[in-house]
Amino acid sequence: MVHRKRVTLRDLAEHLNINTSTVSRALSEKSSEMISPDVVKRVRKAAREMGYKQNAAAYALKVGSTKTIGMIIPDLMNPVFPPIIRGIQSVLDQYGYTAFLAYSQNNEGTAHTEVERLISRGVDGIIYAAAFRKDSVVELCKSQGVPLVLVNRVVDQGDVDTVKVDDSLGIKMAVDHLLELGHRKIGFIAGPKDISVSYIRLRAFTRTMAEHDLEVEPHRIVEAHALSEAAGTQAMSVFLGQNPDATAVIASNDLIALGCFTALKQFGYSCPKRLSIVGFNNMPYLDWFATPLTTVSIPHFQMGERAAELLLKRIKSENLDYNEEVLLKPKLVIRDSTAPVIRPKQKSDAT
Amino acid sequence: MVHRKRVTLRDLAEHLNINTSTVSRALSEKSSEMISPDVVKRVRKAAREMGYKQNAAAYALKVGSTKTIGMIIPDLMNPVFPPIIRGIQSVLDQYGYTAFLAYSQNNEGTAHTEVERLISRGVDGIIYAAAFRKDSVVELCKSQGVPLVLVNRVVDQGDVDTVKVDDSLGIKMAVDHLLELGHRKIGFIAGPKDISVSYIRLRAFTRTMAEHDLEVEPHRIVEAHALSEAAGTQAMSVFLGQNPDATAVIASNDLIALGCFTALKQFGYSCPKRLSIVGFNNMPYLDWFATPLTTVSIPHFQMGERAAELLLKRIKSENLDYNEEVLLKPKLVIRDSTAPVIRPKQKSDAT
DNA sequence: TTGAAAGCGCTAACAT
DNA sequence: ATGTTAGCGCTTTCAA
Repeated sequence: MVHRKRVTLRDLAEHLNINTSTVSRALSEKSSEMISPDVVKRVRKAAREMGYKQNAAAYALKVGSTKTIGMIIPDLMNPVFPPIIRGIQSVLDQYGYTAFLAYSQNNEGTAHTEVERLISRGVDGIIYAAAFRKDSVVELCKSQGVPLVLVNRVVDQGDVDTVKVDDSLGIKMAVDHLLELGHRKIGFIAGPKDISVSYIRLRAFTRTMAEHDLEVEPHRIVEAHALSEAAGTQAMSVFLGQNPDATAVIASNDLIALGCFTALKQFGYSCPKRLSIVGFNNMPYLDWFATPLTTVSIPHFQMGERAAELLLKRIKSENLDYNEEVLLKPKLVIRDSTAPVIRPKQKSDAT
Repeated sequence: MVHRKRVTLRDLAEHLNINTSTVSRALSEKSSEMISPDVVKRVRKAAREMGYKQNAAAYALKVGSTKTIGMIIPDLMNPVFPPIIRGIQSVLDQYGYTAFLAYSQNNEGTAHTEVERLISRGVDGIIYAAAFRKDSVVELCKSQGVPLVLVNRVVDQGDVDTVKVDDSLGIKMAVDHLLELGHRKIGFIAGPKDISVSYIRLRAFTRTMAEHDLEVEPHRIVEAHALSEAAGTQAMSVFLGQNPDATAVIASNDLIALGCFTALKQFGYSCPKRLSIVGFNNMPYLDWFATPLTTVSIPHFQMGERAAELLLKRIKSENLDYNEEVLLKPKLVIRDSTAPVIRPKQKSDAT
């Protein structure tokens, strides 16, 4: 009993001996009011029985809205993104919207291509979580008149809606925590500085240190070539080579922090005994780790929700003059990868 | 410079003083052959310059194919699914297909609703990873003539394309491993038995044990109410209460295995000293855990790839008579949660 | 090689 | 309250 053909409005209309427009109106929540209750009932019954499903393509072509949005993230494998996606979808669902998922692979060109595909698909808007500090996607969306919301990462230009976490505050919390534990020789394993979060976090690090009259010498900072575990290992090896005296490092994100552990092990050092490590993001399952990572927790799910809300708002009324920036607060989660500094016995402070 | 209106074929046609059909043909890879090279070049140039993007809705309405498929998984937060999704998308991308992502929440009703939404969206096919042993989604797709491929989980009916891992073999590997380590009093923390994988894995357990002339008494098996950490903890507590003598358990998946650890800790027992634990799935980051979990590894990414290939094949030629079942091989990954059984000193074997 | 025209399924003026 | 009709943007048959 395989229907090869989908049931259309006309099928229903012919079946009921009424006009397609009547059927259309009877089925629509809004305009069913202008149809006699009896007809509405009969139409809906027939629709159910015959298995009618609205043809989204026809609707989109007619009305101009696909009730569809696009999400672009760097990589699904990064555990940060699943909860963000869920957050987005949880509000989308409430409004009958559906989302396409695309990946930038942390590559601006790829992102650009994906946006073009999404636009061709007719998405009503785009949520983008992969902006470089300068990013052509913003231009593209603007020129095509497609509403855009940035989530988690931002661009240098100011005129775009954004939902992000207060990275600077997060880093400040991490630094303060380490300082309280007595650390002074603190390093920073940064992410690529063309990625906005990397840049912001690094700047927050030096600034916070400066506020405590602690100057950060250049060799205390090493830049990983990606926000990944492997890149973290590599960068941390370099760091340890040039910082035998460091007692703590802050990593630009958890994945890099994991890489730091690996490098530490290769050097035969232990954490937190020899060196404390702080991450960023609070990825899932950290509590289970051999050395549970102290990290800055950010409200992923909520970020997704807010981004979706913002986008939907923008889609409804596109001629809002001002852009919004939603700033969410991070939290420090203290686990076992940070400990009080162990001072070498009675070593003079003055060199 | 905000275009509120998208550039259409007609815009191009008018701009170039030719017919829309010529433009359409010039733009299409297939039919551009019948157009003079010169015109093709001019059309494509204009398209690029004016920012023309095909209207997917119009195309879909005309041609009947949206070049779109739907994926339905239980939950994005379960770390098993991201790699499967990536696998699917990696082959979809090559054929210009895009995927919608929907969730069943392990609830058949939800899955059913989502499938209806996807069908309304006009998807050319569906990949479904959430089948209960009996599942109305299969019927629904069949009745609507929508190609369907099941991934990872299966239904009792046989007439549907499926990509799955050889769960029975995986469990057999786990059992054999424990037997080699000297374990005999082995328990099984099953998942809900209306979920296909749970059922299959449990059956494989008792069968493998039987092959070794080991009878599994009923109290050795406890069923968790979900394939989740919390459910695992609960089930394992029950198990430990009624099996003080057990030396090993196999969990229906890794999440349940994690729950087992928690329960074990609550009882003041240690793993693997007092009790060995084996999981299933090899979720990410297990190597980092305090007690790295021995588990059955399955090729998630590859499963996704194969599922997508199968679906695309089915979409191309829907009247294939026979269904395919792709069976992938699992691998046992031995880590630290399993160890040789410690026999109580010189206790007589005979009771 | 190109043009003309129909029509995919739907909604929304505009009639009645 | 319901019917008529046009048209969204595209592909494709048929004609030239």
